[in-house]
Amino acid sequence: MKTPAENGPTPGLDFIRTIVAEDLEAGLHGGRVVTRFPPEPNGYLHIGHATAVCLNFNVALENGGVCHLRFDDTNPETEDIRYVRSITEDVRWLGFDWGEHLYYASDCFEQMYGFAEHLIREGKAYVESASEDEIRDARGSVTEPGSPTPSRSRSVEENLDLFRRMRAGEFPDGTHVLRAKIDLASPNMLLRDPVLYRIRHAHHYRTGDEWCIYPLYDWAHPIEDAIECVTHSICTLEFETHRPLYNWVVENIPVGCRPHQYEFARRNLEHTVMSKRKLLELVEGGYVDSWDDPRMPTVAGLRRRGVTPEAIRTFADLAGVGKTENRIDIGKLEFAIRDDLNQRVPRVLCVLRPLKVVITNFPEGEVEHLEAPYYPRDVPREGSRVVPFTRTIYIEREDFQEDPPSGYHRLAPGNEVRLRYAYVIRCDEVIRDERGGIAELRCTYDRATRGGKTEGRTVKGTIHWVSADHSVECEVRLYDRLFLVPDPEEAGEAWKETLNPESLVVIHGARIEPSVREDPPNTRYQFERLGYFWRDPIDSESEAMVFNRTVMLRDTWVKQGEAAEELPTKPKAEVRVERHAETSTSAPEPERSAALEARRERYVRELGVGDAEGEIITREDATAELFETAIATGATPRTLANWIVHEVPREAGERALSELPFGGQELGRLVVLLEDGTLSSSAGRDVLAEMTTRGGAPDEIVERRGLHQISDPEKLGLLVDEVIAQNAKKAAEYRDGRTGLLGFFVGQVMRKTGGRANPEVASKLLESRLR
RNA sequence: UCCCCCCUGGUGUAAGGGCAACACAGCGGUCUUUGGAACCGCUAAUCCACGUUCGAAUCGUGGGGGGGGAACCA
Repeated sequence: MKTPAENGPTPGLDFIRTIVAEDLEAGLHGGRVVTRFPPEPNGYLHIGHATAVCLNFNVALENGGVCHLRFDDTNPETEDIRYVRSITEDVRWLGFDWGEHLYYASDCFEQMYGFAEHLIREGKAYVESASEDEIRDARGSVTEPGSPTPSRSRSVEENLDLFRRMRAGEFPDGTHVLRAKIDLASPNMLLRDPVLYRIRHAHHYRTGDEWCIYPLYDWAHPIEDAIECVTHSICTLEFETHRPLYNWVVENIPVGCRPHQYEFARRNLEHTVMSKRKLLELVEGGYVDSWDDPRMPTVAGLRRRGVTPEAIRTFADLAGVGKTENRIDIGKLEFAIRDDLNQRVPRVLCVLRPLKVVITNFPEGEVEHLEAPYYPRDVPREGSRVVPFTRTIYIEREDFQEDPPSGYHRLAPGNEVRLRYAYVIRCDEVIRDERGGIAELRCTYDRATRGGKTEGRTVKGTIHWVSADHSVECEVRLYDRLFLVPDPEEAGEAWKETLNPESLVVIHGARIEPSVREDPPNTRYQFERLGYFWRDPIDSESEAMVFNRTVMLRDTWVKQGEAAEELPTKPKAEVRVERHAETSTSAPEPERSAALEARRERYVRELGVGDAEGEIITREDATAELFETAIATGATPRTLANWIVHEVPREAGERALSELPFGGQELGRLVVLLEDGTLSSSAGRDVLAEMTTRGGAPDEIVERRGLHQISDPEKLGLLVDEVIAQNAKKAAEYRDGRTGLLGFFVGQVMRKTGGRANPEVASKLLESRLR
């Protein structure tokens, strides 16, 4: 077991977990963490959903919180009870428990309606009577603001009356909608008076005919979260632009809880598709047999293929969480599956394409019972079964070659090979059929190698086999990746042409050792040298066994062959050569008032402010004012401008300058302290941080926290020696030429002094003493 | 065209001013009654430019590339 130190830095949390940890730290939400998995019951869950399920449940679990399962059933036209059943089953199968927290959006319809009336009374929503097309036209475009429709100016009373009559069913579909009154000129189109309710005289699978108006996602979802007191509402990236609307809703309705939405990039997988539409097309077009076809990336498909929930959860961990578009290597999923199965399933022997072998020196009619362990020595599990050995056996056709390539370890004329758990045999003769094909092999066995023992002799190859008389015929379905290419969507409309014609190869007449007849039907196996398999849960009768291949074994032998055929890959440099050399160096000048332009001129020409900085601080009056007030303190304009542009925004974050609790006076003073050597730039940032959060005068903060810079070479020298002594190994590396470590040492000195050391002096001292 | 988000080895994720890390894949080796597993080693990355800084993958500006957004879908 490695210690964390030997393992290097401990891996950091993903950005979602970081936010949750910070919120907990800050005591938000009363220390509670509540997440939710909110599927719409209009399709089957796939592996992308599965990673989202894992994320939501695990984030809650890791923080002592709970995760709700909530069906987002606000669209009666597409949703169905059978999907809630399959989704429920899938989430449970994945191993997650929502306890009592099973919810339906449709249970909140009454409350949502109430909040809508509240909005109307507040003058924040109105009934729109324009047609769908008219609404769209009036919404404007990305470059032009929208314009109000006549409905927008209706009175509260009229809106209330109309909305109640909408609910009462007085109007046909599409005649009216309820809209939020937000901002028709917003650059975010979603804020241009979004539709909250539409009329649909449709039967809902849960509420029946109780409602004829249904809420839209942007209205329903935040309310559901708020009602359930969800703290962290995790969704996918395409909802990023919805967040301001989400916030608007939770801030404008009278509920006690204030959830926040965070978006992550859905996990995509190589060699498959995930969209509901494409998956449906595969099923309906007969490209696969069903939603639970083992080639489908659906949870049901993976389950039927023999994948374990543990493997899927491991895969989710391996894939991680991020905000980048991604397509995860299918090898990662396969690794997770093998890694799980390797540790837990018994090995058995099965021959896919049998080749008859007669052991000529083994007596006819005799049966030898050999004991074979179920697990290899490196898997800490017990158990064995008996395999019968007879005069006639079958081996894999692939395991014999008349003219083997070099490095081939299996059977060939005159060669020896070990039969797993049995004997070493030698091939003496090849018997042909009429067409010249190989019909049968005549071999002799070495009685002394019983159980496969070969003392004093090396037999490189070991192959699997079954007794001809005792083995059981079975069907084996070899599943492979569904698409030939990693990203089928890249082919556009032709995506189905990239389907892998060999994604399913059915083998009839395979032969498996008899012991499996005694096993429970849901037993998973490794067929030695072939892969992991289990019986198809639907098509497998006890008489006619059907096995699905869950995943192949890693095969470094095949890979060697493939690698040889592989074309040399293009050097990466090629891609990089053609960079846009012609990018203009002068930044385009945004429009600004004549007054601001005059200031920019003066700052840059007369005060020595940098070009870029001068341009930035004259974009807005407030910034220029801050700058002017600050130079009055005697700070050097150039340095001051640098701090305003490069340091202040970092601390300020989302806040505007006017919201900060300090002004030019304080900022100027801070820069003066920096310039006269009182403060190191590192400590200066600390001071600025405090000024930003709490306000206060720089001098006072420096005094109180004792942040005066240490520039005295003697004092620093002592610290430098200490740091070198404490990091002797690194010092040696540095002296060996790893000079990049200088930053590390400076960092150590800075840390030791709480940022008070003069880094320039420290750096010089380090350089000379490390020489 | 306007707004928002993203860009670290082949892939996915860390490091969020101070040692570019982990996993998968790949390559080589040890071991092996599975050409499996395990173990050891190696290869391989911060989109570009300029700036701020003692020090930039990290902060700033600009550019490039990718994704999302104007449903009475979610």
